[in-house]
Amino acid sequence: MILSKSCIYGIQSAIYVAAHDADGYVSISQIASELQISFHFLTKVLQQLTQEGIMNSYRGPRGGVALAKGSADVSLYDLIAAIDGTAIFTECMLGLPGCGVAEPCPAHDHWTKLRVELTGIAKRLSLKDLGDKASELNVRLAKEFRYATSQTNGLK
Amino acid sequence: MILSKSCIYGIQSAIYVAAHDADGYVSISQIASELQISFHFLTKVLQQLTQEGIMNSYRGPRGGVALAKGSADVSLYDLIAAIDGTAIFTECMLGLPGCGVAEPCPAHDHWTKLRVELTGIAKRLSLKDLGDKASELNVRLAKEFRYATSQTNGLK
DNA sequence: CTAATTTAGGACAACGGAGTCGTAAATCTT
DNA sequence: AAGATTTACGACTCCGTTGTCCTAAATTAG
Repeated sequence: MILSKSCIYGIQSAIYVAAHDADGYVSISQIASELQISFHFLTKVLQQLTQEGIMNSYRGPRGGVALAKGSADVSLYDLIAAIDGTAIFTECMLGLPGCGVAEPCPAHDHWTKLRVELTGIAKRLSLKDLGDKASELNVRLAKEFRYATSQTNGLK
Repeated sequence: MILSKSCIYGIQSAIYVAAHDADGYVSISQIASELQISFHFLTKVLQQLTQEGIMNSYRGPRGGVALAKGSADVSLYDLIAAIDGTAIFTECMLGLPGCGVAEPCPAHDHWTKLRVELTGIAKRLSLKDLGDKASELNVRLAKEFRYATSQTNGLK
């Protein structure tokens, strides 16, 4: 898996919040139920995003989380870096520790090129861009899939 | 981590075997000690490669593993597919289950493009290509690194 | 002030990947 | 045939990620 589940949850939540925090904070329980994510687990993921300054949180009634900046100023890179770290943007594919410009590993050149592309894409893609493309349909599809699999799993 | 440790071990071993199996089988213990990998663990990784038809194995004195085909006929893709599976070549980055051409996820287009590139590179890169670039230096660097970290870890 | 709401955060279980160890099976050497 | 060598493979431990549950702290509403 390229991104951890925590990271995927964080990204999905950020997209959701960007679309729903116009009039205040969005409660984590709402995000969790809408995106079918464990509430307590999501709490910790979003804590990371608030600690990294990407979101603000507020306790108490009508509390929740909200973006700390405008959705155009948060990149996919920021989200990934905040939760999974920057390893996927910097690490050698084959995990060879000495791999670098001076002593490239066998796949170094190819992988480096892809990593640079990936980094560029992640830095250019803002939450706004993601949100523009993220329709409610995706959420619905995700729900249906999870429902379908939980059904089949339940039958085993 | 893009590739699992098992996968990295498998790739490194395959490169090593390609360079050393000219006159028969290469023992797993030799590979393990040369590449600083746990012998018993490597045994299981290479078992996967033999079960997938990438390597042949032979028990008994002078036994070991050898490539089943010429090094030019084994691609990086084959090795990754045999150990980690093809998920990284096919899966949606954000893990959205419904993501596809019909209902692309927000990062779909960008990630698909990268995945296609990655797949092409992995399929074109043969073990021979990797071996040509993989100098003994890389092995040495890896060893030195592991030695250095085991030292520092030991001091904690 | 009290009760309700909501995030913060600790404790712990479940799970899978990584790594260790012991034994079985195959094969060669003598 | 006996013993040594080497892969095959099952059982187990270790550890990080995922997920659950409970309590504390902040804040609002009445």
